[in-house]
Amino acid sequence: MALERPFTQALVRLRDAGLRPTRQRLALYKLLFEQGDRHVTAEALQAEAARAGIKVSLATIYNSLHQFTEAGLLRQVVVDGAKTYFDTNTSDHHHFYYEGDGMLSDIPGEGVQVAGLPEAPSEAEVERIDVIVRLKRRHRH
Amino acid sequence: MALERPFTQALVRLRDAGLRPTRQRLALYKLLFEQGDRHVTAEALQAEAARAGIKVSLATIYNSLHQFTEAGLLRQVVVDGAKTYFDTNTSDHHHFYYEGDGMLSDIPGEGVQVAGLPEAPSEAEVERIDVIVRLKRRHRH
DNA sequence: GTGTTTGCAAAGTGTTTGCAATTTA
DNA sequence: TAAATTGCAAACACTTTGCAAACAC
Repeated sequence: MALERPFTQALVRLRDAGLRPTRQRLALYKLLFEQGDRHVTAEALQAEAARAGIKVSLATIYNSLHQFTEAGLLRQVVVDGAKTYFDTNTSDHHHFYYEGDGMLSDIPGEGVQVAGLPEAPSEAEVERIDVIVRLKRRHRH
Repeated sequence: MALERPFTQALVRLRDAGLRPTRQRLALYKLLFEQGDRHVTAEALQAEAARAGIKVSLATIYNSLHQFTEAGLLRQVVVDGAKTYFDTNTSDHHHFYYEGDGMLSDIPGEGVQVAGLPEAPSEAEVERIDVIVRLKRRHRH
C-alpha cells in the first residue's frame, strides 16, 4: 500500500518557491490549494485557519499571501477599494463580482474575447486585461 | 452683447442635484467639469483646488465627491486597492490604467465588445462590465 | 432664524513595518 | 549556530464620522 505522505505536495511547492516550509506556510498552503479555485482576503483566510485550529498572525498571513503571489502561486484581484482579494487561479481569466456580498467567482479566460480596444500607447505595453462583471442579486418577489 | 453669467452652469447643475451651491461645491464642480473628462482622487482634487487658491477640507472633498456620485455626475473607478478614483465621464466606457504612475485614461465604450461571457447566474443581474487594460511603461532603450 | 454644510480632529479600516523572540536547517 | 520567520504592537494611508462653528436661503 502507498505510504501516506502528508505535506509532501505543499512542502515541495514551498521549497520550489524558495520558501521555508514553516508550520504556518504549510497550513496556509493547504488551506489555499487543496480545494480547487479560491478567492480569499487576508482576514477570511485567518478566520479559516483559526477554524481549522491553526493560529497565524495577520502579519504572517499578509507576508505569506504576498510571498505566494511573488512566487506565482496566487494573483491579486482588484474589485473593491476596501480589501485585497487573492486568487488561487493564476491562469488568464476574468471575474464575476457580487457587489452586495463581496463574493468573487471565476470566468474562464478561454471563451472570452475583448474586441475593439484601441491600440495601447506605443510607450506602454499591456500587462493584462481584466474583465469584471459586476452583479447585483435580484430582489426576491 | 451676452451678459456674463459666471457660475450659471455649475449653479444649475448643483441645484438640479438637490445640492446647495456652496462656495466649495461650486469650486469643485468647476474644477471637475469645466475641462473635459477627468479622473481624480480626493487628495489630487484637494491639491488642485489649493493651487487654484481654494481651500477645501478633505472631509468636504470626500463629501462632495460622494454627493456628485450619487447625483450621477461622477462615477467611481476601482483599479487600485489603495485609493478611490472618480471619473467625470459617466457614460459606458472602459479604462487604460498605468500601473506605475496610477494614471487612468478612458476607452470609449462604443467600440468595445466583450464576447463569450457565460450567462450571469439567474438570481443575479449584471450591473456593469468593467474592462481594465493594465499598462506598464516600456523601458527606455 | 432654521436647516444645511463645513472643517477640524478623532476614529476607523485594511495593510505594512520594526524588532525581539522563536523556529528552521 | 546562523539565517529566516513569526507575532506583536506601533505606524501607515486612505476614508469616514461627530460635532461645533459658519453659511445659505
